[in-house]
Amino acid sequence: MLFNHTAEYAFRAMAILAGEYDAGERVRAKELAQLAAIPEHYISKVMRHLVVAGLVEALRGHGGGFRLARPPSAITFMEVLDASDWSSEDRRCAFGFGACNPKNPCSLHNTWSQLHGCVNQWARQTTLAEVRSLEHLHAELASQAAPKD
Amino acid sequence: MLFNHTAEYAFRAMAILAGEYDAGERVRAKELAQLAAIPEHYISKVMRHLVVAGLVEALRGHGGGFRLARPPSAITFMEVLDASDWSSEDRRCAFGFGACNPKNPCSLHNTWSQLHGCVNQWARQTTLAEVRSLEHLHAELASQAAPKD
DNA sequence: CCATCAACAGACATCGGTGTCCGTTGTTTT
DNA sequence: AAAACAACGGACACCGATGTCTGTTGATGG
Repeated sequence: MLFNHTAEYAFRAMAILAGEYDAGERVRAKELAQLAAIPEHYISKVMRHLVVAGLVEALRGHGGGFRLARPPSAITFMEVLDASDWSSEDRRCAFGFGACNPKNPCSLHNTWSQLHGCVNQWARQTTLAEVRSLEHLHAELASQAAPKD
Repeated sequence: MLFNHTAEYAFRAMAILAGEYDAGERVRAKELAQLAAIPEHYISKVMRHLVVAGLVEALRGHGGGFRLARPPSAITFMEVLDASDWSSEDRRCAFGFGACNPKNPCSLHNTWSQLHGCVNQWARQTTLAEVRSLEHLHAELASQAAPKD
């Protein structure tokens, strides 16, 4: 529910790439699949969407791999969703009885709008900069044994 | 995305039943299927879940049909989700890299929590009382155009 | 008691998302 | 130029959610 597997994979892959962005390193598909827990033979399709959408740069051949096309702070979760899956179909009033639009709302339209607005706002405002790489997280936990929260 | 078909059907069916609640009328499956735009032969399964969960009362035989087991204001959307689909699987950190829990959060955990909290709050606070039946809506629109009664 | 109604229950078919496989294309190294 | 590398691209298999069909059970009316 909420997101399908493909979108989830995309988020995880982007999170890894965001962690590597400062180092400027490219990450190969096989490596990325392991780090992000994505089926090794499926990641190809996931990444393709992200590359076509212009969120990720791909380079073939020796030394090739994937890299964010922009700084993490310039990539919103909405863009990742758009790239991977969220078709316009998914944005319609999920409760719509047949034809449902703001001018002729169905009986669930208002309720739906509240939820949809909430999710939309989250997706638009959250960027990959919010993500902390596993490396950073582990390093932090290791260096300071006291949690903050 | 967000919700699957079964959950959507459940919401629509409950919306119809909520509109009929005051009248005390039972609605037959075939009728309900047409009103809520649910495949006629599939509605049986959808309703079964809602009946088992105790949200809907079913009566067989002549004059039978479905009816809300409680007033619309006493049924939250979360209950409908629980009844139809939302397994505990769906509540885990959707971005989780393998084992992910509050004590050992993944790099996407915080971000996920924000969205999850938002959706949870919506589902818990919204009840079927928020729903306006098509009848009421149509009646209102009609009365605005040509008031009578 | 019988006929009718309508929910119940499960077997089966279908479809789309997911996952696998393999050959192709483009890049780098030797 | 050849070989190694790694993303690209499509064909195909798989599986669970969805949808269909048919018979059964329980309730009501005559």
